[in-house]
Amino acid sequence: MSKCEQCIVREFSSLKALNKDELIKLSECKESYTIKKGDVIFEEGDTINGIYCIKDGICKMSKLSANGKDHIVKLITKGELLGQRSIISDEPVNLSAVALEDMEVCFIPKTEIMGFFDKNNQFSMNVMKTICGDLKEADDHSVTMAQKTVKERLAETLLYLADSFGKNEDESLKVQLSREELASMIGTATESCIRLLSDFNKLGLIEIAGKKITLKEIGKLKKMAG
Amino acid sequence: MSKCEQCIVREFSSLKALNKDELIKLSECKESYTIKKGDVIFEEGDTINGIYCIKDGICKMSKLSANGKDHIVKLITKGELLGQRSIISDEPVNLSAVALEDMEVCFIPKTEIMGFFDKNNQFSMNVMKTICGDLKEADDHSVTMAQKTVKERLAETLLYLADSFGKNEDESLKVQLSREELASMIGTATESCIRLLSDFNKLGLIEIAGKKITLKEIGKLKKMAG
DNA sequence: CTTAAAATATGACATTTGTCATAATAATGA
DNA sequence: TCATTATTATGACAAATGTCATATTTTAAG
Repeated sequence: MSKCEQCIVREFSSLKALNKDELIKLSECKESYTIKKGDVIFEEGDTINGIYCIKDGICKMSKLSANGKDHIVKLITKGELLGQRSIISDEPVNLSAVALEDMEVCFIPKTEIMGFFDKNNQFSMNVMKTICGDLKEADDHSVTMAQKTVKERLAETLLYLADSFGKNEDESLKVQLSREELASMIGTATESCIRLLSDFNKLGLIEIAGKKITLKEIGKLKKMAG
Repeated sequence: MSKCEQCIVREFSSLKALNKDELIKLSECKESYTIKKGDVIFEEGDTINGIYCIKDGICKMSKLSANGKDHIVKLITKGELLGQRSIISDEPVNLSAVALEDMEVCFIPKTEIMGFFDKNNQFSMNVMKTICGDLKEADDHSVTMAQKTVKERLAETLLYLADSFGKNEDESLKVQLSREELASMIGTATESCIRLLSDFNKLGLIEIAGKKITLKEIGKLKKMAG
């Protein structure tokens, strides 16, 4: 059983407010998991009994829309917590979480989290701030979806992927999404997404090599994203 | 100075967790305002030093998108609190609030709110739940914007207006939005919105009399909303 | 009441985006 | 390796949506 004290998640998440005793208790009750690429962590509508700490890897958070298509609402990566909203609202999760690459996660039971809320005000405050940040992002995201064209949304999304998840040694984007997944992030048909990527490529804004995408003209992409 | 104890906002908001002493203190430090239709409560980017309790009226929460158009993210009405996110995140507000009709609001200073967070766990928990609810709604909203057609979004929005803000004696929607405002809620051009309303009218789904809109076929509208 | 301004409505057309078909390429497993 | 399947790519066309022009109606101001 690994200790929570040096865990990367603690450093970057609301859990940084926990004191030594709380961390020891946490180490004892948490469970570590390895999740393979493509595995489902939980699905929209599931009742979860705790939260997941992402130690490593990236997963997509998606929601089935009325027309049967999956829409990727956001991506979550190491250092973040999963399932907080569901636990606090005492409701099933409203998004599905699926691993985009192999992941290391820990599961913390709900009872433990609720105990922290009761006894550690700073922890509560941290969680609140995190969720407020998520809310702001979500509102901004709505506006983007409602007002921008598909082309603008694609440019914006590529920049987001580079900013938030970084690049490989060869400068290509670290997160590798299928064209279908990328389309489902920007809310368009897969074919439209492919066509626009191809256009961007011809314009020299990006470089495509199979699933590898490299951003070549950040400035122009930013201008294009509006 | 009116008492907070019997106020409608207390009944429906996070403030219901406050005890008698806290309410008395609140009554003493809050300020009441009347806001006229069209008045700005605060604007995107403003720093606010407290939260607003909506005692009566409706306001729109909007955000300027990159193309210069205003996008209405949501509507807020009596019983709700305004500005919580900004206060908790300790950031400027990210949405503008403008009255759609005459309003009665109270302003509670930030220091007071922060005190409640420190001393009243139930209050913190209530606020957290509210924000979690907002977050879920915002995520759902993104999916709607990204995946649904303008027609579906219009139908959905009309139903939302009826559900959330009710009807007048003559069955018409209580919230009266201009076509431009309605368009900016569903994320489309004003002309497109007008055309679709006109189509819905011809199909007998709704009835239009100037700004008054009456939903005639709820079932069909629901089917249309997807 | 009259007039100017704003809001609503509609037509014509351009542009964007989606859909279906099909081809080319890459990934996978026997 | 080869065959099978999934993914990516592209063309052709249809449908949805935006834009601009202009008419009509409503609202507000004098």
